[in-house]
Order: sequence, then structure tokens, then C-alpha cells
Amino acid sequence: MSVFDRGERKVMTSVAVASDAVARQRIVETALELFAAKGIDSVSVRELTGHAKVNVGAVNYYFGSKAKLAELVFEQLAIRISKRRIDDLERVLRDAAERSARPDLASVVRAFIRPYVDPAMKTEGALLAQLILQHRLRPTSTTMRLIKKHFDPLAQRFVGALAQCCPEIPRPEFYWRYTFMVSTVVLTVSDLSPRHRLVRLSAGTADPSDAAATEEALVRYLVGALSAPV
Amino acid sequence: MSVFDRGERKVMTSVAVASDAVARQRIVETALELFAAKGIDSVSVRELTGHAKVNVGAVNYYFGSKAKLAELVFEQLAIRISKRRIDDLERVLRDAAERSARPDLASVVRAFIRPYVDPAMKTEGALLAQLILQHRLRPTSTTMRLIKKHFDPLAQRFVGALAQCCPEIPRPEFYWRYTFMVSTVVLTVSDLSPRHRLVRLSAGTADPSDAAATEEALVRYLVGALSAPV
DNA sequence: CTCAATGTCAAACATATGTTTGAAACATGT
DNA sequence: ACATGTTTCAAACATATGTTTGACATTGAG
Repeated sequence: MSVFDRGERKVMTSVAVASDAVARQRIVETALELFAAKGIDSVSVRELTGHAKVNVGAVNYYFGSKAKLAELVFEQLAIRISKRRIDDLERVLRDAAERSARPDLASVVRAFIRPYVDPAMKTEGALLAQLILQHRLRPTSTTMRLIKKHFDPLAQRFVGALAQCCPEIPRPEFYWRYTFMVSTVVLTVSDLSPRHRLVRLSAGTADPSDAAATEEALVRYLVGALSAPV
Repeated sequence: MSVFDRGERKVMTSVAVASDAVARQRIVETALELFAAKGIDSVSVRELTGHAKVNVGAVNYYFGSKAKLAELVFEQLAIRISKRRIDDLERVLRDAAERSARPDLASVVRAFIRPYVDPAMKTEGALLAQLILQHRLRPTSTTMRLIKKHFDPLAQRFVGALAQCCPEIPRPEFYWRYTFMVSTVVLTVSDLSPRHRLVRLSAGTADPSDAAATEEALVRYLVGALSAPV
């Protein structure tokens, strides 16, 4: 059973009204890091509370359940990332409009993959990837709600932008390609192998620990994929 | 903890020497189906033995542990799939050689994705995807061994074939693109959402339950991705 | 200060899961 | 028919995990 499957059982014992309890914040921060690094289901509340230096019961005390904590973490994340991505995309589209040119496909792609590859957003990107993966592999009403609410509109905008970049390609094609792109990126960034297969296969020629190189290779791949003729 | 993390604890109570026990076979078959459909960790041995109409202890009796069963199932699968894929690829390369032309990129791609999209290999493809996913998300020495042994040589052959298709692209680039392609395909075919996001986003225009349409869209995407200029 | 609200803690609880056990049933060769 | 090796079965076991509990500590307003 995955985290999001478990519903609450009963209401919290008591309610923390308005205290900015240190424990609460530490739990959220630790959850962010651990969930991003190992996936939600692989982090037990004992491990979580241990790292956060907080009692085992704290998660249930403050959040009601592990599932509620995860939901909260993911919702906050979705809001932050979604906003930033839309800003990035809007900027690309605005620039193109000012030059009265079609937007640049590579720029749109970069706006899309930024959260996943920007070192400054490493944890957030990994966490987002976990959310998507979680939903792809074990969809629940909760993950469904989060995706629908925060990422469906985003997806529509990106599909629209892609269609602007390549007007010769019929729009429905971009629904396919968009979901393929999500698959490509999400699984790429959530590869947790300590020694990545790439270095083994390529005998060191390709190095996935080089973030810039990974980004460039991804952009080349995705631009080619998205602009392929039908 | 994932299946493959668990080692054996002690030797089996007794050994089934040479009987083709019905139970044993039924367990393997059921494991194949359930693992492919839900992922390994999501299938409890009680669920498994329940479906196989076999006692709970049977898995441990015949295979020693759930992990050993999974390993066996996956190794058998890896052998079957790997052989078929190499045959497919060799045929494509041979045909090209006979025409003394470069091999067709789309044909190579089709040889690669066949196990994942061919309806006749539906279960096997899903199972293979589960193995790759398992390794990407929670690599263990067992998954590592299986991948290395059965799929690294295959990967090298495909990279070689891709380089033949596009001689103007430097070979190291194909190591990147090959792993990206694996990501794309694996996550695409392991999407278990009953109502796929695609139909929601595209308002029904794109239908992932249409296997042929999915394959064509995938081929277009991958051919574009793999042949993109550097 | 008082005391009620809030937070902390260790221990216990409930459940799910992989595994083991020991007896009974079955099969098979002599 | 017996003995022996094999299979089946229900029950118990061990462990991991999320959760709850009740006692105790801390805090802050009146």
C-alpha cells in the first residue's frame, strides 16, 4: 500500500493553534529532503522523526498521519514549482511575441526541465519527480487531485507553447509528446543508482553527475523529439 | 525495503528434486502476471498465493523466499526478451547490410520497443519495465546483476546500431540518448492509471489504450530524439 | 502563582508482511 | 502393506510500520 492510500482514522488529539513549533517545521524540512532522496514509501516515520530529532509521535500529532504530511509537502511543492515554471514559460512567450517571432523550442524545453536540472532546485526537482512517479505507478485520489489541480493547467500551457513553436505539427500530437517528455525527464532525474549505468556503458565518456552536460544532452534529445515531423 | 534487498535466512526445509509440481508452475505464472500488473513490492505473498490457489508457505517452500522467486522470474524474463530483441535487431542490421545501406533508424527503434508495445508480449513488456523501474528507483546488487548480465550487452549493440544509423552523430551522444530512450519507454508503458492523463489533457483526441497509435507516436518521438543534430 | 493549553516522550497497540513450523496427506517404489 | 520422500495446510512467529495513549514537561495568560 502506498502512502496516499491510507486515510485518516480519527481527528487529532488536540490542535496546535498558532504556535510556530520548531518541531513542526523541522519535520517538514526533513520530509522534503528524505522524500526527495528516497521516495515517500521508503521513508518510515521512525527514520523521518529520527533525522528531524523529534519524537515518533510528532508526525501524527502535528499532521494527523504520514499521508497528510506527504500531501502537505507535495501541495506546497506543487504550488511553488508550478508558479515558477509558468513564470519562466510566460517570459519565453512574451519575448517571442515582442520580437513577433515564434517562440524558441529549446527555450520552452528549458523552462520545462528547469526544476529538474537546475542545481538550485535540486531537492524540489527530485521531489516533484517522486510525486509524478508515485502517481504513475500507484495512482491514488490524492495524487490525482494534486496533479489535476496544479499540473494539468501547466501541461495545457506547455502544449500550447509547443504548438506555437511548431505550427506545422498538429496539436493533438503534442499531447503525446508532452507526456513522453514528462516520462523522459522524470525517470532520468530519479535514477538513484550510486554508480549510474551511463558511466559503465560509455566507459566514462558520458557523465551524468555533470549537471550541465546532462541538461544539454536532455535539451538536444527533447528538442529533436518534440519537433520531429509527423 | 524492496524485494531484492531481502536475503535468504536459511536453507529450505527440504528439496523438491525433480517433480514438475503443479503448484510451482502456478506460482511462477501468477507471479508473472501480478508483478507485471502491480509491481513486485505491491504484491504480497498472501495475494500471490491466493491467486495461485496455493498455500501461503508454498512460495518459501519452492523458492526459498519471495526475493528468490522474483529473481527467478526476472532472470527467465530477461533471457527470453533479450534473445528476441537481439534477433530483431540483427535482422534489421542484416537487411541493411544486404542492401548495403545504412540501417533504418525507425526499424531499430521498433526492435527496441517491440517487447513493450507488442500486444503479444504485453505481460512480458510490463514486467521488464517493472524490473528496470525497480533498478532505477531502488537499485540492489540483484537488479544490478540482472541488468549488467542481460541488458548491458544489448545496450551496447543498440548503441552501435544507432551510431550506424546516424554516422554524423558522435557515438558518446548515443549513450545519453539510449538511456533517455529507456526512460521514455519504460515509464510510458508502466503508467497504471486506469484513466490515463492523456485522455484528460487531450479531451479524448489521444488514446493511449490504442496500442498501435501509441506505438506510432512513440516511434515518431524517439526517431526525432535519437536523430537530433548535436 | 495557577492552571489550562500545548508540546514531548517512551511505551504500547494494531496491522501487514515474509517466513517458519509441525503435523497431516499424498505419492511412490519395494 | 509398509516405509520413505514429498507436498499441502493452518497456525504461529518475527519484524517493520503507522498510529495511539497516558504520563510528564513546558509555557503563557489571568
